[in-house]
Amino acid sequence: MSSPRQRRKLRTRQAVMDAALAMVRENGPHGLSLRAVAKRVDYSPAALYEYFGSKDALIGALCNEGMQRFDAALRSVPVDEDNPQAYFVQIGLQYIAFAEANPEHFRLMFDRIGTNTELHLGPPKETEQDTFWMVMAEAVRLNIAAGHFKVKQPGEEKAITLGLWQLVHGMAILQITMFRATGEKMTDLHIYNLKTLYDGYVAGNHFASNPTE
Amino acid sequence: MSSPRQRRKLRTRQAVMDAALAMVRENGPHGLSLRAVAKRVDYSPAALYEYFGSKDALIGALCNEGMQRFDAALRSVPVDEDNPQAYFVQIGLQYIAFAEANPEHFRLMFDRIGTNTELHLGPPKETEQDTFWMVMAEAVRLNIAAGHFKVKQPGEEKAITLGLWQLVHGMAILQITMFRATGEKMTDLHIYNLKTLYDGYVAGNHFASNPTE
DNA sequence: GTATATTCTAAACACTGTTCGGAAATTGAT
DNA sequence: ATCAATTTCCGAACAGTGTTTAGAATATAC
Repeated sequence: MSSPRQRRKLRTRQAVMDAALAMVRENGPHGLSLRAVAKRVDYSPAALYEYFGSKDALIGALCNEGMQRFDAALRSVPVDEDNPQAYFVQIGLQYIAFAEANPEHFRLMFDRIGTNTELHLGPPKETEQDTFWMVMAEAVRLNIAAGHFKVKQPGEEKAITLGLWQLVHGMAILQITMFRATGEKMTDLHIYNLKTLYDGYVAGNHFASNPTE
Repeated sequence: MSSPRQRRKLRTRQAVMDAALAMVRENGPHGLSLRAVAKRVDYSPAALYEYFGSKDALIGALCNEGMQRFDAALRSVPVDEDNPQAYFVQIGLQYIAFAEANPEHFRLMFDRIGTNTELHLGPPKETEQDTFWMVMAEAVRLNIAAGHFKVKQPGEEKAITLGLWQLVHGMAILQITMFRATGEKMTDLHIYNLKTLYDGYVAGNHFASNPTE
């Protein structure tokens, strides 16, 4: 199996996805029209249904594509076992950089507009390797192993990873939705707040302490 | 001016907005149909154009409504000048609580799907009082005044406020998009990470320092 | 009571995603 | 090379969308 026919199918399938993504980039997620995509790749609207069962399925495919590239982007930053603090920061910066470089993919992935397809992303699936979550968890684990983070309870490692995720995700989203027009250089600020959160983990108070003090 | 006619107009206008919001809550942002909204309030589709210039304008009105309630929600937490740390955390929790309680409003406000109307939100407008940003800035300022945060450079106050915003926004968004199904209690984790970031600011290194160390 | 401004409707227009019947085109086997 | 079977594609149609327009109904003001 897997020959001339299937290769052509896979290629035009990719062409459809590329056209769709370009259309999202130009006209926003709202302006993604199957008919326009069809015209772009010289097909009849009905022909697309040979490659994607529905518009939502097409969007879902774009989400998965974005997710793969996202995971790869995070995996691409070299693990620096000798400097876990720098690795911690670099992972965060890479998260934000991907969002800035691929805002359409990023928003489709996390917004889930119109897609009811069961996206399997997020932290729960700890069995899956090489996901962006595992990369962040590794960054945390390195700092624990190096003695920089002193965890006292079993759940704390996951809590720290979650905190890192929440901060960089907020940075990424605000970056592409609010600060895109303003050409301000935000990287220094991101580094500042990433390091600050890092220092908080180094201090290491507060886990499972009483709320108001 | 401002009497029987205008009051009726304002009231049905609100009815339209309520119906629209309910429809977003039930069918998602994608499932907001003007015709369905019209049917819901016993009007013809064309009649809605007497109250909103377009669908985007209706969504924009919902955004503004959400923004007002959001600002009010943050302003409603009593400022605790004697315990700026608790205030810092409470503001963050309130931010998340609003997002969880009003996910439709929250997502419309920050997602901007389909709305090209110039939403005036975000931090830049520091002239405007009583916005959610000013509330967060006040929480930071109190900690500076109390001597908990030791700022060394003028821009640092804004950087801290931004960091708080990024963290709680990430928490809020991930909460309503990822952890809604899972009925896990996340509040303790939110408190933990908020306090951790807080400690980082107390430590107060890193501002305008060289990136990798 | 009549003129005026406001509010509402029905009908139409140009779109959208999707389905269906059938026509091309490609494949595999004789 | 011929023929049957599968895969691929298209035109047409259906139900739905936001929006516009002409005109009817209604409420206001004099």
